[in-house]
Amino acid sequence: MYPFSNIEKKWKEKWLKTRIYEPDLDKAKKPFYNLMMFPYPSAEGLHVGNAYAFIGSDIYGRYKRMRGYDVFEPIGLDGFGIHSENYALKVKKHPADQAESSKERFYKQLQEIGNGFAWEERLETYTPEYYKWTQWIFIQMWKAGLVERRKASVNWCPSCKTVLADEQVVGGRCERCDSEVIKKDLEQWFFKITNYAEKLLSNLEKIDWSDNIKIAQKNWIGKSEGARINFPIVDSKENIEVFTTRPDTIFGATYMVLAPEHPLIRKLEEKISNKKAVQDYVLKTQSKTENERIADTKSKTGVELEGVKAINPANKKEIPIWIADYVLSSYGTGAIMAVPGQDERDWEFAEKFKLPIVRTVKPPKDFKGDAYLGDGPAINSDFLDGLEIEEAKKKTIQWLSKNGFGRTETNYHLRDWLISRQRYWGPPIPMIYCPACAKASADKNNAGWQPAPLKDLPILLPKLKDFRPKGTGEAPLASSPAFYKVKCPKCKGPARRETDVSDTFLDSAWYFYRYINMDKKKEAFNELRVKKWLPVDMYIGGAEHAVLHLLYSRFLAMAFKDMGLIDFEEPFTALRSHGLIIKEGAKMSKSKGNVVIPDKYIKRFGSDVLRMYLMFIGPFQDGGDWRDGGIAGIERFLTRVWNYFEARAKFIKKYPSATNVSVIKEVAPLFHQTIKKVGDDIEDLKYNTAISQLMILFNALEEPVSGKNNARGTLIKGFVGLNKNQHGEFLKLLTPFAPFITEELWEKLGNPYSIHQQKWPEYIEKYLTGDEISLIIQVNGKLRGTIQATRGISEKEAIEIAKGVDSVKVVLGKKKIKKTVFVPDKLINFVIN
RNA sequence: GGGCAGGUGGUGAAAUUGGUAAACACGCUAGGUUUAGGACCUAGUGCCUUAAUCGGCUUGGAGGUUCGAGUCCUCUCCUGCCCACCA
Repeated sequence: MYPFSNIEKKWKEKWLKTRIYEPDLDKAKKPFYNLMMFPYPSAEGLHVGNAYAFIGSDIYGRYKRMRGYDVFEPIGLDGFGIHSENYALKVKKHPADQAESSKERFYKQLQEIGNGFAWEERLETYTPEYYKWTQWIFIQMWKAGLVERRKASVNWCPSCKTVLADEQVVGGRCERCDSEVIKKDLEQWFFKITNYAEKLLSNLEKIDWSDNIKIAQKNWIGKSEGARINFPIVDSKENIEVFTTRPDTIFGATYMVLAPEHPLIRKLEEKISNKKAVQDYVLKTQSKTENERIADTKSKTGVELEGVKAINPANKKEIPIWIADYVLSSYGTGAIMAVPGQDERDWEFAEKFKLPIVRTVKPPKDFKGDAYLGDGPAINSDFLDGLEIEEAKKKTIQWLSKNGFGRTETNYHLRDWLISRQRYWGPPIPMIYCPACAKASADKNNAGWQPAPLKDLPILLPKLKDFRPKGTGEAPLASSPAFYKVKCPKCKGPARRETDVSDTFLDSAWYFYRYINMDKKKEAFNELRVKKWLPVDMYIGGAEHAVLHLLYSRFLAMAFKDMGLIDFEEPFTALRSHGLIIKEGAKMSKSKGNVVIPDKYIKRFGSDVLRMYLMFIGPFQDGGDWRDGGIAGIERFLTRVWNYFEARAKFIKKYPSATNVSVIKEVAPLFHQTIKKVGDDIEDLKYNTAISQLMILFNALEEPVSGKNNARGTLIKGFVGLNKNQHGEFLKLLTPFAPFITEELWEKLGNPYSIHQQKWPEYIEKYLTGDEISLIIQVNGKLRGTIQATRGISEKEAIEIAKGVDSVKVVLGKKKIKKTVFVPDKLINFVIN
């Protein structure tokens, strides 16, 4: 064990004092924005999962700094939002007070892990200086026409007592508290992210992101191309509009289905003869949670709207209209043409309710299933008969548009971002509602609403005593007249301030613009700074944000670009997701009580050991399994490094003239290979193999002088292998991983402060390979021996030597060699019988 | 049901364009050493067989391509994560 505790304390202080991690934001020559997803400050503090992500990101940043970049690596807290508020509720503290103590704890822990943070630019999203600009952004979005207030069927979490965005409902449950989410019809604020659906999708091809994240976004955006088709209703002016990706199957549409929430149901009320049954069904589905609906997937339910019929425009047949909850009001038009022959769900429904089934695609002879989804020629389809699906689609759409029944349409799974929350701990939405102006307005949506005047920002969040969610659909701020009673900015009449707050994900969708502008009090972000530093060069974070934070940030950037605020569309040039740290095979969770807190490990082993252990577990992008036992290996390694270099430093002091030991042959290639491999591996975030390579090099050079050791922990090591410079180079290669111990040893060797500002070692191509190679000898592809040879040995020579090797001779015997495969400097393979 | 990762020793894991499978560590075994510790040093450690060598087998399973397959192809089984009645 080496005296890590003194060392780490000493350098932490010196780094802060000498500001080596604070680039000049205005004058930096080679800016490199190295960003990591900032944490939600929960009260338990940082756990190893957070530490893992931050350390992995920091290693990359430290490497880039040594590569000559002005690396900016900021940190902050995403402290607004339901997560922090729920915790405050649990411990019965005011969120503002809780935020203060969480902040203290988090920053303290974050200082411990040895990252090169630019502390001077840290930010917390809940400070008025920050959310002033979050509100400002809301208003800019409003002005750009990207904000809408409208009534919709939305996700409601009964436990958090607020609405949630689609992205925050995970498996029908609230992302924060895991309660089952229900649907409610409420008037809410939306950001129109769907305006950018196509760009969000197509830009994915332009950015250097982890594939898993790109694919997740692609699936979430969920583009599907098809047609919108009108089905007229008999004796009515109304139509049923449907969206389908299979217009070619229209001749098989034997009935229609509306979602229970579909507005047509009310419009057709007069004609419906079984009104009571219909009403009952609608009520029943509304009381179901999302999960109950999903659980019922296998048993379809529904009611026919008796007394009304639709007309299939293709064959003019009258077909029944049903309502069923397997059709979702939120996708497409909330209505479908049911084609049981080609859709499994429709098949099931048709079977259950004895509805006619017509196949319109001919299944193969051996097909045994129900609905047939595969390819094949059209049948029972009049003018489409015989056509393959793609052709039939085209022709159908042509026919539909010619006759005024439909057109092509593209649909997206992506919904608008529901941004309002009926909670307390967030930035008040800076909008004002004036009833008088509403009356005068002709708009359907947004009537009477206007933004708060910019000079009033920030709209301060008052420190309410009772901040609990009310559950009435109103936010806690609605019980504070002092807050909501305002004058209309337009007509000066009595008006009401919005009392909902905005979603936490709005706070985090733009924080990286603010880090580089913390000194700018009069603007959210400064044009020149943004030009210099953005987009972010490398962003590292968890994959769980694939469709949340990362999608919202991209959306905001696109909106900013269109507003002329910035000149790029994609905020993160490169993005990598890191893996998850699990504990002995299981996911860490509070309920299992297996959450690993880094503090005690730092105390016992130092943060260099913790850093390296975490990175050594496995590939950074895969995560790994935390086992206490594994730390020992790293602890031993760093202790040996310490002993070796300390002895080395003493030796230099004693024999100053003996410092230029020449490079020993065997180590030279290994040394240069290590420089190459460590650099390449860091670029690829394969920290585990970079570390193992450093161990290999160190093991090779840590040879005792006399060949004998004195049997004690502190061996007098020989200094073979590396010359004076190369000793320092080894420390440089190690320093991104273990910044403290290397800084100390660097100093001990008599080098100038700081190792973190040194140039990364360069390898020399010609030294990468040694002269000696080992040539593999195979017989029929099986290893039968190896020989040492000089690089570049000829085939002829190699064959000769190989044939002479005993173990090869035995196998070859007197058999005839049919063929010889020779791979230069690698292997020779004799093929016999 | 769909998508994405994966499946290699007792454990975490390595393995360029197909070319010595198991690097680097942990653990274990034996020996050494000591100021008896949460230590250190040396040697060994995939499996079977053997006193040891020799030999044989081995990357979830079954086939295939190839001089040669963990790596490529086909089928199949299993695990994890994400999405999910998306028309």
